[in-house]
Amino acid sequence: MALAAGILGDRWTLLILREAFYGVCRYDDMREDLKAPRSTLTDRLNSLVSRGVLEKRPYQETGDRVRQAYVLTEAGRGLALTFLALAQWGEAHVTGGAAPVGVADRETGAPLRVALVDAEGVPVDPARAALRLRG
Amino acid sequence: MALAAGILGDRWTLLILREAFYGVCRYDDMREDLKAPRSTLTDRLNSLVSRGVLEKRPYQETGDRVRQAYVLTEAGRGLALTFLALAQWGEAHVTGGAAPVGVADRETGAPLRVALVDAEGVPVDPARAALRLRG
DNA sequence: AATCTGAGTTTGTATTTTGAACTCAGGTAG
DNA sequence: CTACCTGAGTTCAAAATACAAACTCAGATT
Repeated sequence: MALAAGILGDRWTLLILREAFYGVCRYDDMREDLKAPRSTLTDRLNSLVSRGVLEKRPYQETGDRVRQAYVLTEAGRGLALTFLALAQWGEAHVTGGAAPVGVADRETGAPLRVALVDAEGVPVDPARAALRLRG
Repeated sequence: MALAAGILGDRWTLLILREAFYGVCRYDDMREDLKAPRSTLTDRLNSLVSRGVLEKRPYQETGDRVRQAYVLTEAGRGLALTFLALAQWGEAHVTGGAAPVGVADRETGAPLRVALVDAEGVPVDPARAALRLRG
């Protein structure tokens, strides 16, 4: 987990990934949303690409030259649960008057939440969880 | 969620909280585990306390003076799901040869995992999730 | 030929981080 | 009483990072 912390433990990185989850994938769009300095944004994007969380994908809008889009890789999409859990926590405990967001099924609109479950999918109280070495 | 990112978006903060979840609560123990510089550790601990994620609690070992322990508050314990999701991701996608850890029920030892569930607790594919404004 | 745009790079300054040394309070040994 | 030890910090100068603003570059538009 220290490795994961090394990847995500950065102010901008978390925000960049949030953008990516929202579907923003262009440099200048991110820069405008986040108001991040260009050099820092470039640096963080490169580092996420080199870590395999984002990938650069060429795209072309008609009548324009080829550009690069930054999109989540399979590994990057795997962070969705972590982000949803974080968003859920933020909403429950930070409540800085920010827009209250919730997680919902994108098709049915049914409310969803992140939970700890056992092998059969039955929810379990998080207080019961412990990290275990496996072997 | 930007607020949450502001709290957690820091290399040391994530590691400090991991220590807290492991039950380490003394300044010098954290310092030794993390090899963090003293001034940085002091700064991050204070900031976590002021944000209500940790609290300072006085404790006394017999034949010694009173000292402060840093323990998770209710809000801090609420981050458990986020951390478990992150650990699960790290194990699945970072796999840097680090110790493979899993989440298990601390009493029964049964393996657990973090999952997205609907209102009835039925697991749902994370790809179906979308952040929604509520109101 | 001049201008615009997205996506960077460069650069010089401001802010943070770091490690090493110092402090302080209370406990223990001689 | 004096000297020394320990946990938990402060202080401080040096090194690393982040920042804003200006510059670059390639292809599209006027």
